[in-house]
Amino acid sequence: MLDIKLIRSNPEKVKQALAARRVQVDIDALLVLDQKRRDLQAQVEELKSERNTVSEDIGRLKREKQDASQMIMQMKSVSEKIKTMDEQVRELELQLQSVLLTIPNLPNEVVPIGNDDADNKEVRRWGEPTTFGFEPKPHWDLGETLDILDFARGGKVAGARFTVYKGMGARLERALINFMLDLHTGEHGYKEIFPPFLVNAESMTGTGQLPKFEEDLYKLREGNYYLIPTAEVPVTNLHRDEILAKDDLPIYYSAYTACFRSEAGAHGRDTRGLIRQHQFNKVELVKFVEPEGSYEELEKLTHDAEDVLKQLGLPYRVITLCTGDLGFSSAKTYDLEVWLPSYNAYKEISSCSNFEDFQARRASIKYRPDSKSKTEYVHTLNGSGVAVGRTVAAILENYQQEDGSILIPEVLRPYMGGIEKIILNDK
RNA sequence: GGAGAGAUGGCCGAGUAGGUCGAAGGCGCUCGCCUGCUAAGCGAGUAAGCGGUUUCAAGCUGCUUCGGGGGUUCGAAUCCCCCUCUCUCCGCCA
Repeated sequence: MLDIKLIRSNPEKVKQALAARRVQVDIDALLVLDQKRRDLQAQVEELKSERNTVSEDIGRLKREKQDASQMIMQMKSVSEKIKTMDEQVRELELQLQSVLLTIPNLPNEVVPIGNDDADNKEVRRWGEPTTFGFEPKPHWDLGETLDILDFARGGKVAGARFTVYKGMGARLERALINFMLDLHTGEHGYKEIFPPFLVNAESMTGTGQLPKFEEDLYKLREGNYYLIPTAEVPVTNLHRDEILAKDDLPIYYSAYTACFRSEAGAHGRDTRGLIRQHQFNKVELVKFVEPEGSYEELEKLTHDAEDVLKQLGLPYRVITLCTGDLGFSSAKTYDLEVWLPSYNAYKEISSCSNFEDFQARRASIKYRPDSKSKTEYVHTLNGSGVAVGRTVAAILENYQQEDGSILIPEVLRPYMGGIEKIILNDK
């Protein structure tokens, strides 16, 4: 959420930043609403002030056994007036709030201006696209041939965009989760979190999924619960409505969760294989930091995610998203894209963002910079560290051998019972 | 699912025959004093949100907030209703 005070004091800057994002927001109408609300609030508060002082007088008179009926009569009508005005103020506040909640974050000024993903800028590459001395196969073929991925039965048991992992396929998925968590907790300083996979509407609002993107979410019929689309939601909301101690910062969390996405609007895209599923696994990185260092923290977080791909020996590149491609809550985002031979292209496998105080303001996550000063919003960041299903796809495709077997990256072998490759008939 | 108890400031914890309670006391924290240093001791300060004033901040000031929502009342932490969560006991269950 944007600070209404910022919009008030600097409307032109806000308009420009939102225009760079290619979104339409009627800032002037918002300001009119804000002015109305403040005027009315000032009026009610004056009446309330009067009521407070007179009520005190009434109390005093009563204690002195004097007559106060005159004053009581008078205050009765004042109270009625207050009641109706309070309702009007609340109505205006709700209107204001509902608009504010649908305005995206302002891009940081370093973010390249652009319309869509074609305008994203490559930052760096690591490794070279894998070359083969034979015709490489896509992971969906490899997975089926090796009998480690079963798309047909995923479709039968659940539906389109669900996959069953079997044998060493299931083992590989589990190995990756453990490898990633061990790396982030053991070497990068994150604390492991295992959160609920279902959250309430307040949490979804706190990180920005609601109210605007409800159609992307699965909602349960009972009990106001949503399936999480990413661990970002439960983990960031861990500290919703809290004032953190300065000494607690920075906080680094890493969490494995399943993620659930309706993929509304993605019909026909990435229909084959593991790339776009309704349910997938992800290890997420979440940070709560002081505002001053948050962009350094974004660099570090991105490198922590990159480290996963480096250790797995998967070629990738880092791009910075342009203003038009930026996610709703983000001020700046790096995407990590892994080389996928079947796409003959780099494909997103991680997204690392600095939300600055956008989520913190929505979720009310604060800290006290020093013991004497007022509370301030923290900055929140997160990134995939990394998407597990897409990593499986990348390993299958980049590590495939001519005989159809899959070489296992060395760092993963301890997690795979010591085996070096996945071959057919593995149990 | 049934029965009962509870939810107060950064933390702990008083406060319910409605008024002087934004709230005793303690811990923690900050500043000062004391001290060779540390500890102890002494004194003072220390909630948040939204407005107004102010170039900004500080300061001053108004309003709101004692789990959330609604009601009664001139006036509610205190009374009434609904909801959520936590704890205890019973039942069921991975």
